[in-house]
Amino acid sequence: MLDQNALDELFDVLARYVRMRDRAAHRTFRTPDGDVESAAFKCLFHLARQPMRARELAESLHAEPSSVSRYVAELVDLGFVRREADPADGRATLLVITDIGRERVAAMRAVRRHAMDRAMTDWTDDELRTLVRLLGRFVDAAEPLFAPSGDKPGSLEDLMKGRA
Amino acid sequence: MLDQNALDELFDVLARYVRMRDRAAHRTFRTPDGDVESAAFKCLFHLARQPMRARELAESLHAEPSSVSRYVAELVDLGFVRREADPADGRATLLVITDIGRERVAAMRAVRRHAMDRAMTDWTDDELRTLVRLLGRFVDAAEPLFAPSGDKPGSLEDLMKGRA
DNA sequence: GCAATTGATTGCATTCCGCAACTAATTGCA
DNA sequence: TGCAATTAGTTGCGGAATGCAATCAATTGC
Repeated sequence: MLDQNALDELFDVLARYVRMRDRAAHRTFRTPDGDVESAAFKCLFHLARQPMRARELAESLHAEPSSVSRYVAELVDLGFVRREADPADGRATLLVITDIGRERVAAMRAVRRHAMDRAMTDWTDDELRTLVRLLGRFVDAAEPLFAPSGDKPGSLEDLMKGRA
Repeated sequence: MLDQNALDELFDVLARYVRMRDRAAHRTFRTPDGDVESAAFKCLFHLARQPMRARELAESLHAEPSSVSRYVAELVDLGFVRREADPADGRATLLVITDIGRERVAAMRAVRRHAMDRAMTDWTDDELRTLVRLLGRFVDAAEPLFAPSGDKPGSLEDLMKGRA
């Protein structure tokens, strides 16, 4: 049995992060004077890793294909993503990030790196890597719990509904 | 200069968490068959710590007073929160969590504890506490960056807009 | 005692997004 | 070969969340 208070705290601090991030998104990404980041930009980080089809992208985003369809339309309009025929399946299209899409990802990362690097002057690389490793493990563990329950018992959804 | 790749990874894994959590919220907390958790429930965790006024609650949530006003109205309707006169200021009302509000918080925590405890069987308390500590430090460091920039330079917002 | 301040609420508009219905292309099998 | 079943993707629709601006109400400070 894990330290239950620590678990509570973990969710509290995660909630704190989520909230402040959402808030920043609503402020920052709203005011348009050129190019502002909508929700669609999430896709770029995934597509920067490798080209994929819309459905795969939806899965890796934990999103509905319909949402992804809208994201992609926007990113294609902006020139950040290009549609290519999928040689393996005529129905499908491969989504490929363009050069300026890749530049945009790099720019977004640079902003974050720059800001965080200055805000985390008291951190060692070791601490940072430990955080990444542990948080990664946590998210991996939590992922199935948050997934649509289907038949599998034990999801948060089940627990919420008193089924388990 | 911190490990830049680790920073990128950190944001990636955070994005992963945010996304899966949002998705679960959109699914789970929607279908109503009695009591479903809307966004208003965030407040309960804060009010469980101590009574406060709406404006304070807004600040601790990083939210607009208008949103909080709506949250509170809902929670009062549900009987989870009670409005009390603030002895210090006649205009203000103190928001106080009720007994059933507190029960509800406990129930929500129990669900999470139960699910996570089973999903994290390979964790030691030490690892968990380290995660909580490091993530807490990270969020503390990130908080000012995500805040409305006002005049202070160096916020993410400024960086986004090319001002810094 | 009245203007300025402050706490809170409401109206409005926008974004996000899931679900369901639909189109188009492909595949599988009789 | 041809048609039903499958699969990729898109669009329509509605609901939830929430920021901003305007407003109301009570208080405080000359």
